[in-house]
Amino acid sequence: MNIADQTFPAVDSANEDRAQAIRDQLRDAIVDRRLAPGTKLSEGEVGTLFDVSRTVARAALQMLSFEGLVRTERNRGAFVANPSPEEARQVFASRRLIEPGIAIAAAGRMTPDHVAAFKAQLDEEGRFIAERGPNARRSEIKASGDFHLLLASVAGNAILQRFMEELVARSSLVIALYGRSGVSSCGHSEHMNILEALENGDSERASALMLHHIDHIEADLDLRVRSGPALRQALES
Amino acid sequence: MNIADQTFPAVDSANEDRAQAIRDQLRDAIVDRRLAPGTKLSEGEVGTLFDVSRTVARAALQMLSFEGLVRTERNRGAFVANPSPEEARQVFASRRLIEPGIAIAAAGRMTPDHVAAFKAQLDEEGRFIAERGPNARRSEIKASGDFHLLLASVAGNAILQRFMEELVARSSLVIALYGRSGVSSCGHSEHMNILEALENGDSERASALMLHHIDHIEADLDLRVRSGPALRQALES
DNA sequence: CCGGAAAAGATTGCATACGATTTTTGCGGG
DNA sequence: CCCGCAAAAATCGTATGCAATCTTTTCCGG
Repeated sequence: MNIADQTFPAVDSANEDRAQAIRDQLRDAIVDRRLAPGTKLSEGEVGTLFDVSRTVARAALQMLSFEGLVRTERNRGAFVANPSPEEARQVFASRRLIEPGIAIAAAGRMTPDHVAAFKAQLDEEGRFIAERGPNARRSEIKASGDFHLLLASVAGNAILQRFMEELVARSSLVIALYGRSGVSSCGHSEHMNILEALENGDSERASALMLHHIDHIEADLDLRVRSGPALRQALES
Repeated sequence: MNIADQTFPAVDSANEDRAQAIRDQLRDAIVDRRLAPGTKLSEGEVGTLFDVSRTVARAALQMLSFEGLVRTERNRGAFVANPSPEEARQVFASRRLIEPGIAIAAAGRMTPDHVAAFKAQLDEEGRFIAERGPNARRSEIKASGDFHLLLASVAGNAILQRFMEELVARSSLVIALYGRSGVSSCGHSEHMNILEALENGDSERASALMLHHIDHIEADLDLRVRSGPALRQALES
């Protein structure tokens, strides 16, 4: 896949930081798998696509590199990350450590507004699952991640929220790479159960459900090493 | 305090990324409190000091901004972060969530080499506590952070290790800002107890000790809002 | 026909230049 | 003496240029 095959909507909020807007667009494209892992993101190409100079494109790529979504090699360029099974395991180990605590914190801060936001989120999630087609599957992964991000925002800790943004993005990449099948419908019902626990203020239950949920997501991955990872990588880069 | 009052050692590893080297130097200076919170770090000044162009200095500042050690305002510049009490609480809440789990992971992976490294680390820590003077106190805070970083590296999860690097750096800043007195000597003995639990493979005990340790560190802070925070900031910036 | 070295091309690393925005300075009026 | 406003200085945001490095192509000897 070539980056030039895609068109990106124009950056609207010109007043704000343009590099950040480009970062967001690229991140969406990466977690949506519109940009395949290993795809080269050259500064010039990104700059041309978004109609900015290489300086700005470079800043956006640097941000993505911090988040682990892009891997940069000196004098070679930036590539969409291609997480190894080991990296994938570390991503989920981190989530197992952090998200149950986030669920506990969120359970103590739920307001009716939050509940409504969760309901809307879960509705959208259900709609994408009902749909069929490749686009729906991408939206499904994204919506599933958004549930976890919403939870992190309710928890009220900006630092943990940022950590979760990184972890969810990397998880989406991992799921797109190693995911097997439709765990997502199962995930949807788990999300609903978690919300129910949150509504009841049952932090213990929410935490336990979250832990199982993460386990289920990871259990659906096929993290066996591919036959020829070096070969495969050599071919696509 | 003016950044120009300080001299930085020349960047030695010229082969490696220069921006990263500058980032490291600045981070050390910030957590050591050689650069006071609120200090302006203009791109030009940083570039001149390290003998690089603004482009490179800007990249270094961008990295620090991601780590939360520097706050940048559009068209105004970069400033050493001045964490609010609320931010300080979030830093420690994050650590309470993450570090006990890291201790558990580390307990299962301790090798004799690791034990030796911890012993050396604790020796150095003790030496700084014995010394007196303002420099020793800075080194003490830094050494105390290094213990936690060593633990994170033993745990074997690169993602969590990076999170901890950020949290420890921000903690050092918070302690320098809001710390009251010599909790550190107390912290030293707690570090030794944690190491003992790690050596015995007693992950439960290590985890519990770590949680209490973090509580003690935070308990030593004076997080009441200062009388005139706006005024104070106005004066020093 | 194949392997390897050299040249051509592409891409990054970095410095510098210029317009835009903010902050400071200087001055005149109240 | 203080306040408001305009000009000057400082600083940032961004584009562009050049050298260094990497990749690809080409060409030649075996």
